[in-house]
Amino acid sequence: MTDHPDERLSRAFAALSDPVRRDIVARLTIGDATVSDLASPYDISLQAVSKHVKVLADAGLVSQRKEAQRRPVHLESQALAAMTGWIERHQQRAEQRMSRLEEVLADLPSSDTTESGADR
Amino acid sequence: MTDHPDERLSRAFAALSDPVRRDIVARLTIGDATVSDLASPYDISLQAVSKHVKVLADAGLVSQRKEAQRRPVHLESQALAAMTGWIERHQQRAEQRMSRLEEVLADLPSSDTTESGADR
DNA sequence: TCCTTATTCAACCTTGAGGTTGAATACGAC
DNA sequence: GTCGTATTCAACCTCAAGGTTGAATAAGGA
Repeated sequence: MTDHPDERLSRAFAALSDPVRRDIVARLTIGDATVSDLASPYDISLQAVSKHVKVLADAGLVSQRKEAQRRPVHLESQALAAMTGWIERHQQRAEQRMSRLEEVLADLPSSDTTESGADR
Repeated sequence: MTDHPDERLSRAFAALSDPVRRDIVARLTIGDATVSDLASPYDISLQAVSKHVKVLADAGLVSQRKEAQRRPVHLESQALAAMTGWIERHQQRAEQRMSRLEEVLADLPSSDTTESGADR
């Protein structure tokens, strides 16, 4: 499924943008669960939940092994790590920049402190 | 805009599920930028980029101040923190559980190690 | 005042996401 | 083999997402 790294990230974020899927992920932190297990709390059809699981699987966030007719779903926590990786890299960059900026501003002879398209 | 915390998270994840918007976020870690600045690298229309910025803003990931006719966009890095917060909480939970499980398995008289809907 | 620049609003098109229902499939139990 | 259980496949519906173009708005500059 075209595991272009960028697309994988896109799918991972998209996967967690749905509250039901976030809920499923939360549920899976307690332990593996079958599709029917996962479906029971919701008012939606089993097929809908099956689709949700597929979305999570395509994003690499969960895996499914087969066990008789059941397909227990397992949370792949290292995929979550990849997401925090991306976010934290950028967050850090932004914050480093801000602190550098504050340093500079502190040394300034207090004129007008408007900063915008100043760079570029 | 109904700042229900769950919806906010949903919007934040949805926002970062688009590669163009992730790109914009990356660009903003370097410094604030106007909509036209942000649009220049892309082949899509200015209006499309304006929409992307709006999506990011509705998710709380960026803010826009007004400055003459310009609307410089600023990255709100603490919103990124909220996302990592959610992910890391669940990641941690899953990993703690796994390590507890390994402990238990280590103490076991090595029978079949199939684990599934065992809980519940 | 009139023009130019920067951005947004509005209407529209196309595609994909999330839901439904009704088969099809896969496997264990009898 | 046949039945029941667990899950997926397929076709379909509806609505929102991301894109387009063409006006409208806002504010500085001549």
